[in-house]
Amino acid sequence: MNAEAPAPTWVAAPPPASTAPWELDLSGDAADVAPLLLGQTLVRGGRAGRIVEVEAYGGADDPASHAYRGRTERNASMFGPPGSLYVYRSYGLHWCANVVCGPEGSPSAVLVRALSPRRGLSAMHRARPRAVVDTGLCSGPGKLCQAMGITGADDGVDLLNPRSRVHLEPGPSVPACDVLTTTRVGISRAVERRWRFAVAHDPHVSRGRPA
DNA sequence: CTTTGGATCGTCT
DNA sequence: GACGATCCAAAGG
Repeated sequence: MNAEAPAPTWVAAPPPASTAPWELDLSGDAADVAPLLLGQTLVRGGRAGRIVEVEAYGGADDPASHAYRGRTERNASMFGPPGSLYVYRSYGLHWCANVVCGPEGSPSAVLVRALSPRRGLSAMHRARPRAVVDTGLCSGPGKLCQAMGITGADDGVDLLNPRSRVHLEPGPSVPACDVLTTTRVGISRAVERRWRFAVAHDPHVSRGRPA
């Protein structure tokens, strides 16, 4: 649909029947892990999209993080093992999805902010009647959850297990020269940290101030 | 094009 | 009792 990529570089190697994680190390700091998630595919049932925009959130060191003031009922899954899904409700009506990272017990996560829709486009459009064009389907954290059908019921699932209702699928990593680094959106503290990462020129990236 | 305000309610102070 | 890790429509230039 656009001058995207020179074709997938990863050989299709469907994970064995058992739980067979791949070699994506999510145990590092959120700011280091975040750009690595660009290019991976988020899957839920027949719907799937390539991650094109993310934001890193730390723990006690990050005033903008839900985990800044410690563990609560809401952020409990942020304290789980890397690769867990953390879903929370935003502004009382939207759902937002995160990939938990860092070693288990130390809360940090990467908010998935935008997807390039790949499979199940018709189902996404059905779930998001407001979106007239494909670029409006998953161009925002709340939008992509609505399009994918991700809700609080999915909180805590293991994204690295291909049998999970919601999971990650290996994709080609995005070369550093194609990664745009900026400040996070919608927060009021630690505004200066450039912890937002996006695939340059991708039309599915959400709207947000540059910097 | 940019800016503004309403919706809406769980979570934490 | 206040405030959001947002989205959308409507109004203004």
